[in-house]
Amino acid sequence: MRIVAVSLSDIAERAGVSVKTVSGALHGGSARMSDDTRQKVKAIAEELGYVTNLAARGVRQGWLPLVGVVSDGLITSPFATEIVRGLDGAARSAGMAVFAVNHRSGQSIGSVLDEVQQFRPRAVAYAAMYHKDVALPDRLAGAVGVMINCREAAGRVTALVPDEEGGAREIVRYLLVAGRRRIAFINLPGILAGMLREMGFRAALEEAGIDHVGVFPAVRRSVYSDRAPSLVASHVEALLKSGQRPDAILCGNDRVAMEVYAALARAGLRIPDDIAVASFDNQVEIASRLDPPLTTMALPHRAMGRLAMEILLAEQPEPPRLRKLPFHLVERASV
Amino acid sequence: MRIVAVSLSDIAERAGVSVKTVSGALHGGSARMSDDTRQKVKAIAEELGYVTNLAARGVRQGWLPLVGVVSDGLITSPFATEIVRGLDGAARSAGMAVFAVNHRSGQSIGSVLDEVQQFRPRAVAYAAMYHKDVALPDRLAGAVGVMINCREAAGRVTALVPDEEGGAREIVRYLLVAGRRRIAFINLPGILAGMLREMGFRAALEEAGIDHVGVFPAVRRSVYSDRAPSLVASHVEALLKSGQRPDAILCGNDRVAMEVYAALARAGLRIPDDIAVASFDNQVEIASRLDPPLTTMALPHRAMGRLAMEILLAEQPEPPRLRKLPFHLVERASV
DNA sequence: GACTATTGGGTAATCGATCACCCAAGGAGG
DNA sequence: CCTCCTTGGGTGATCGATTACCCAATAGTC
Repeated sequence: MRIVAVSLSDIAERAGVSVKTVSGALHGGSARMSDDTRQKVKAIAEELGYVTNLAARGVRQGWLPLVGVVSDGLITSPFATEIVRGLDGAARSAGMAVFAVNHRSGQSIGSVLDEVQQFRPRAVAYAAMYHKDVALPDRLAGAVGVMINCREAAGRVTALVPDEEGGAREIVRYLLVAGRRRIAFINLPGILAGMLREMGFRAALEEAGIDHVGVFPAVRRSVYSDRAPSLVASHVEALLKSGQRPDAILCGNDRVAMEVYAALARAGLRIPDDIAVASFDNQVEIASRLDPPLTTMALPHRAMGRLAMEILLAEQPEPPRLRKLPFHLVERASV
Repeated sequence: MRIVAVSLSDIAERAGVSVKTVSGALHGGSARMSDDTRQKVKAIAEELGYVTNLAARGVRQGWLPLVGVVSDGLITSPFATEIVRGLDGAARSAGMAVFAVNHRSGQSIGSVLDEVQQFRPRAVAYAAMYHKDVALPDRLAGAVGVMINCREAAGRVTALVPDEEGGAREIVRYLLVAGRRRIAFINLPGILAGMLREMGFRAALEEAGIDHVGVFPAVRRSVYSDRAPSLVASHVEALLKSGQRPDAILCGNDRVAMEVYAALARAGLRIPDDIAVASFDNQVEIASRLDPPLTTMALPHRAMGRLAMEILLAEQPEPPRLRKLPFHLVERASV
C-alpha cells in the first residue's frame, strides 16, 4: 500500500550523473545540458516512476505550491461548488493546488489560520458561506490575502462580494419589463444579503414610480436559517386574499421559491400566467428542477473564486478594497 | 501580506539554547529537559508567533500529515458534504488534514494521483460522486488505500459503498408497516444505485407476497442525469389514471420526489393522506423544505468518510473487500 | 572520596531539492 | 601557442526540523 518514493539521487545513481544534473534535467528548463543527458535522465525518471517531492522543494523555497482557503463550513456546502471551481481553475493554471480547511464552529479564526500556515501556503483566502462581515484579529489581518463572499470588518483586506443591491435592481427591472406591476418580496430576514437585496428592490421600484405589494420575512427568526419555521406559505395565502393580489413574487432564495411554488399550486394558480416567480442564488438542482423552471439571479460564485485567485497570486498587491461582483440573470420559464 | 516565517533557530538564538532543545521543548513531549527551559522556550515561541513548518518535518519523515482525496468532481457536489465531514473529523483527531483534489473530466486517473503524490500524503482515497465502478491502472492500485462510494473494478482495493439493496428493502418494509399495499417506484435508470435499489424493492415486495404497481424510469435517457427531460410528471399522471392507483410512490432520489410532490399537488392529492411519498438520499435542503417534509433513506455518506479514514490510518492494512454501509431512515411526514 | 547513573543539553548528520560557485574540455581569436 | 569564452556538469551549502550520538554536571552509592 505504501509506495516507495523515488528521489533524485536514485535517478542520479542509475544514470551515472549528479543529483543537480537530474534536477536540472527534470525541473530546470533553462539549465545548460546536452539534449542527450536530458533525455536519458527523463527516461530513467519515467521508468522509476519518479514523482517530485514538493515538501523538499518547499523547504528550500520557503513555501509549498498551495493556496489555503479557510472557510466557515463553506467547503461542505452546496454553495461552495462554484467558488472552489473558480479558485481551482485559476490555481491550476498557476501550478498551485487549493488546500481547503474548514473553520468549524467553536474554533477561533486564529487557530484555523495557524493550522493552514503550518503548510506554508503561498497565499491564504477566507471564504464565507453567507455574505457577511468577518472580524480578523490584528495579528492575522496581514496573513489573509482576500476575503471571499464576506468583508473584513475593518476593511484591511480586499473583499469580493456579490453586488446584492445591483442584482436586486436588475431582477426588479426585468419583472417590470415583463409587464409586472404588483410585486411582493419574501425576503431572508436579518442577514446582510437580505438587507442589501431589499434596498435594491425598493430603489428599483421607486425609480419606476411604483409601490411594492409587500415585503415579508421568510422565517420567524431574525436570522435566516433552514431550521426556523417557515412563514412562506402563510404569506402567500395572505397575499392572495388581499385586495392587492401580486402579479409577481420575488423570493429571497431558491428554497423560498420552492415553497412559493407549492403554495401557489395549492391555490390553483399557474406560474407565470397568473403570478411570476423570481429569485436569487440559482441553486441549480432546485431552480432547474422546479416546474416551470425558475428564473433566478445567479450568484457570481465562480467569478469570485477566479478573481480571488488572481488577486492572491498577483505580483503587485493592490490596496485593500471592496469589490462587488455582478449577479447574472438566468432566464427560465417562471416569469 | 507575506508573513515572515519564524524558524526553530530564531527561537533558539533568542532563548540562548540549541535548535534541538527548542524542537524537543515544542514537539517532543518526552525529550529530557528541565521544566524551566521548556517553559521559557514555549514562551518565546509564542511571543515570536512560531508556526511549525510541516514541509520541513515532511522531508525528514518522508510524508506530510495529509490524506489525499481524489474525487471525480465530488468535492464540488452537494453530496460531498457528508463524506468530507466524515473524513475531516476522523483526520483531525489523528492530526491529519484532508487534501482534496478534483479529478476533472478529460484528465487521467494516473495524472491526478501523481499530482497528489507530489505532496507525499500519508494515504490516498478515491471518492466518486455516484455509486459506480472505477478502473484503477495496475500501477496505481497500490497507491489508493480505499474507494469511497465506488468499487475498484478488479476488487484490489477496499471499497465502501451504500447498501442500496438493503436500504430499498428497509424503506419498502416501512411503507408496508404503514399499511401501504399499492407501491410504485419511479427510479433512476441505468446507474448502479438504481439497479440495486430496484432489486431490493422487488425482493421486499416478493417477501411480503405483494405485487408492485409499476417501476418507471425518471428520465428518458438510459443514464440518470439532471439535464435529461423528466418523465416524472407523466408517470404520475398515468399512475393516477390507471385502475391501480398507488397508495405510495417510492422515488429514486429527493429531486424526483420533488417533482412527484408537484404532480400530486396539481392533481389535488394530499400527501400522505391520499398517497405516501418516500425516497432515497436525504438531500436535506430539499427533503426538509418540501411540504410535508419528505421521509427518505439517508445515504451513509458521513459514515463512509469516517470509516474510510479509519481504514486509511490503520496500522494493520486489511485485505481488500467490499463493505456495504447501511442507509438510515429519516422519518418525516410524507408517509 | 571515587564510581556509576541520571539529567540537561549540545553536535552533527539527515531528509530531498535547489543554487551559487567552481572546474575541465574544447573551440575561437589573436 | 596562449588566452578567453562557452558548454557540460560536479561540489558543497542551504532550507527547517528531527534524531542518533556525545559530553558535562549533578546526584546517589558503597
